Amino acid sequence: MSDPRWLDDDEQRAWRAYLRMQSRLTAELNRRLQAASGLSLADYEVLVHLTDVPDGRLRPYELQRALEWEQSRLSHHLGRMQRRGLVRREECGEDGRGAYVVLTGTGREAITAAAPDHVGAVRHLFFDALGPGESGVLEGLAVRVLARIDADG
Amino acid sequence: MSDPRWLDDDEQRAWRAYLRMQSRLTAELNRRLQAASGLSLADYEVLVHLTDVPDGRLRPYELQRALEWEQSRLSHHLGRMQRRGLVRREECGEDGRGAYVVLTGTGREAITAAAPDHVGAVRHLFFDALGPGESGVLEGLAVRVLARIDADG
DNA sequence: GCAAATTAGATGACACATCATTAAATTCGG
DNA sequence: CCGAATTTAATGATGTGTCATCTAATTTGC
Repeated sequence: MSDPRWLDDDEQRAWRAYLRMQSRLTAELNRRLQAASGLSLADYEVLVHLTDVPDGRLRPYELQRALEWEQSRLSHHLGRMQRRGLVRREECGEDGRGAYVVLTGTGREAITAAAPDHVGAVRHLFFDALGPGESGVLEGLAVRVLARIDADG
Repeated sequence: MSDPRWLDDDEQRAWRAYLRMQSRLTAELNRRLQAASGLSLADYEVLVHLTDVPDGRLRPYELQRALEWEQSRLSHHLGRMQRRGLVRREECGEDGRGAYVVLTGTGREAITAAAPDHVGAVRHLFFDALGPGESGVLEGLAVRVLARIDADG
């Protein structure tokens, strides 16, 4: 029998299809968001987390945990978003090392304007393609894969 | 009733889980591949397509269509891979504008050495987490999403 | 209370992706 | 044929992600 390490034809096709979907869907969502609002998907995720919280104010390390980003990626990205006026940095009284990232009015307007179309695109391109119960299957699958990565990585 | 443009709780959870799985799985596979072989996922995909073809020789535009990459991304990436000795460029007799990308011995050795572990990781982290029939569901889902992007983008 | 370890965050260098532009060869319409 | 449109490919500028490193403040152990 064949080496169990390799993928059979069904798995091969599923994996290829998944990879193609992933890259094309991400690219398409990013393209639309960018065109409609000038925000990237990365900007969007940062802004979502800031709007989820009272005062739109978070410590960078909290944002980092929430986003599961590299610390340095976040730091660079916040710098760029700050230059564009989407967020602002403030000193942190309680912890002299630390800082706060604060949503600006511009940032809040940008995400507020961008969100409906973006969510609409997610629905239109993704969820409208799913059959009944498939979103549950997908979630379960994702959760189990994440558990394996955590257990094993 | 609620605005059909927004996602309900199940969809919200599924989408978040999918995004997390996607980024973590890609990062983990890339990390392992890089550590084991010095290849990135991008290198790997290029090399896979070159090994799939007799002589390991393709026109850049063929590679581009197969990978669904931006033309300029491919061109830059091939330049870097060439500097590392994984591929080499040759002139194209039939078409004076064109070129060939050719797999080098080094490139073939690199992908040959890398493939078993990489496929093993895909199996271990991803397919081993799937229940029976789920790979079929996933493929169908991906194909339908791709169709929507094509129809609509 | 102080030295060592840890934590928060920024930064510079470098790999990578995208956009706009360019150049050259080929194809197409008349 | 011959000029216009298209195709193939490379390139430079710029935005983004990662790695290694650095600073400064806080916490921990004694």
